[in-house]
Amino acid sequence: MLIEIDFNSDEAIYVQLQHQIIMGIATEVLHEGDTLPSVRQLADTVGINMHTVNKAYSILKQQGFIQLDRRKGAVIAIDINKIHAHEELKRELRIALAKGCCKNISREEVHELVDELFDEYTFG
Amino acid sequence: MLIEIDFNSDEAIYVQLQHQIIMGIATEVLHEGDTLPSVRQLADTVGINMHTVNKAYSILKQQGFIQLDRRKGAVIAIDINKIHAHEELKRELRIALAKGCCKNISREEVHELVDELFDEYTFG
DNA sequence: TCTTTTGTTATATATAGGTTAGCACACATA
DNA sequence: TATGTGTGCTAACCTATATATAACAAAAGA
Repeated sequence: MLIEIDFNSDEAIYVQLQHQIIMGIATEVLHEGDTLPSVRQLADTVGINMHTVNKAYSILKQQGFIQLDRRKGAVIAIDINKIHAHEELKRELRIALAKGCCKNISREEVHELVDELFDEYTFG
Repeated sequence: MLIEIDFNSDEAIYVQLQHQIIMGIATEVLHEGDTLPSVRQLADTVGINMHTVNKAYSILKQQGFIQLDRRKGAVIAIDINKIHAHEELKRELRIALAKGCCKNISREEVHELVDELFDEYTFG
């Protein structure tokens, strides 16, 4: 899987890594059991420090998207804690939708947007 | 409008201020034309520095939620740039929904969540 | 066995962001 | 005139981010 970092972005590098890997899983470019490059390999190919990759991997592990194995490296392994995920999504949506609501974005427009985004993901 | 800051939160104080004011507008606690406390007043009542409040106000002004007037203070004045707001919402939703999608949260569940959140806002 | 690679941990350094403080200015209001 | 306003500036402090370098134990392969 191709990973690209925008060094001019205001998003931290380790956050960009997280997002791209999560998008890879959602769009089924990455499947359960697939392996990601080792922290050193990915750091080399992308041109960043090992610890930055390690930080991204550690958070993805803690969030239940991958498992880290000294033998196999980083393996996609989704641990589904639906209650927690639902609460987190609600928390993230609350302020985003409020902002849109202030800007006169209607409930229907948001529903269309959700459908449009879900169509980007191959499962769901 | 009552503003409360969680000093133990990992969210920056000026971000908490932004969010609470935006939520105030969305829930119609704050209306167009209402005035917010001056940077010094709000800083005093909340117990934070003037510049922290000023940073929150400046960003809210730049995002088109308030206008700053030396005479009247900070006034709720929503500048609706719907195209920009739509793009921003889409950008914010993309990663949040992808994360939920990986956790087996269905399209229907997201629609329900959107309705649930929109019901919190009195207009929309 | 020996070597290499793995994730992990530790320390040090440099840069950027967040928060506070104090000061100053131009303007508005009373 | 006196006070409060937004705004700008500098300085200090702490944390977060990213880098560099080094070392470790566990596992893999030769």
